[in-house]
Amino acid sequence: MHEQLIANIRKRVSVSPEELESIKHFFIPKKIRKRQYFLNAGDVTRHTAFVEKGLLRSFSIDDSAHEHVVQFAPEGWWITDMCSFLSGDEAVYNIEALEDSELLLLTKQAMDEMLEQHPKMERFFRLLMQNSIIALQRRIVGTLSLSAEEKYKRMMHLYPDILQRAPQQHIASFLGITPETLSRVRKQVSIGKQG
Amino acid sequence: MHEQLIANIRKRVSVSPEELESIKHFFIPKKIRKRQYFLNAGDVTRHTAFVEKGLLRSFSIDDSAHEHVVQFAPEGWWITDMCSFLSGDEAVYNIEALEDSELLLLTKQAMDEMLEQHPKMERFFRLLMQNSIIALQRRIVGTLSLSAEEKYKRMMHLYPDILQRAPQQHIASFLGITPETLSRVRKQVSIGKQG
DNA sequence: AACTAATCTTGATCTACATCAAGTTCTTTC
DNA sequence: GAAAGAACTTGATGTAGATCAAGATTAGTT
Repeated sequence: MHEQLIANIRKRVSVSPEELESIKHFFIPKKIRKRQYFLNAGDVTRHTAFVEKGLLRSFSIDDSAHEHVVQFAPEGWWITDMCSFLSGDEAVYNIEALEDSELLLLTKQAMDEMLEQHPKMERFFRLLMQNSIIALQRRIVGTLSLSAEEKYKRMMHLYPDILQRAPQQHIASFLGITPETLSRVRKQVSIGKQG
Repeated sequence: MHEQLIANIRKRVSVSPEELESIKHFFIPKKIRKRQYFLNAGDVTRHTAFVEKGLLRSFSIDDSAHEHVVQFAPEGWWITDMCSFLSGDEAVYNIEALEDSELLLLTKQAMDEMLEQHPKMERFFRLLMQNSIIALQRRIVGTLSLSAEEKYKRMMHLYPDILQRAPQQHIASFLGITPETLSRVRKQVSIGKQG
């Protein structure tokens, strides 16, 4: 149940088997079925989730009732509404399971205790966040500078896996284009490949 | 010379005056004049910069030679090309001073030593990055969901200071619109106010 | 102070993508 | 396994904002 988590931690910091054993116990396993919501915008979440298995998405809904996918979280990724989790604010994002998923949940309190007992984990989370920032900055530039087709092609090589697993409407939303445009772009790209 | 830095650290973690004194010495003060580049895309940077005074911007240049402002950094903010700083990759962003500025530079090595000697700073940087992530996610959603006018108004209340200090072409680029559109939006908004 | 160059404004035109609409295919579910 | 409902495709039309172009301000330099 904790394989992905352990691999995820080991990738960034060196921890002894004993430490890992202790760290594991701060997490609460939870299964969530496809289409179930892990978080509804407006609620306050006490948890941050590590995805052991499955796929989730976080998204906001704007005034025109359009959805905007903020993040996809497949195995090995973390997902929450950070503002709500850290500050107890009302969440602005919804989080939905796109597949039957297995999560490892961390409450704010458990996280603080864990960081207290295992200072190495401060470093772990810092490194994790550094990578997020790099990816988010790139996404902003991509959103501002690429055409619909370029955005799609970029996703093809950055996240080929998610492209296979997530419904196209959500991929379109993640890329900042409509499902119709994505459909046309896909046709275009597939013709370009064979022709 | 370190007032902003000290305030910035104190805001997030509690540190003794002695610790602060030690921490200060990991930073190298540097002045940079308006229009000077702190970093050129393609170079590798050894430094991350804390802005004591002044204003900088980081930006990328796309294939059509358009600039895209990734970040503005006024007093109290940090700026670098993270990927280059952390991994020694070639920088993808340029960093330019928009005003005569005073920076406090941290090399990767100094940062690692500082984190070693002052584990509290791990926490400090983690908290700093959490805030960045929250802001970046919001910016992505804003970029995808708001009209040009809404983007401008949002900036008016999120960063009124930068709106005053940075040239409009760079603000337009930050918002993902052209300078012409920004000019029209500003006219529109100012008419709306009085009329 | 006058010259130069950058920045900002305004108008006319163009275009990538959104929107609307109607059909098709794939998924649930009972 | 048939019916209902999502999700995807395709075409026709609309539009926000880009691009192009030319003038008006503003700022920097000698």
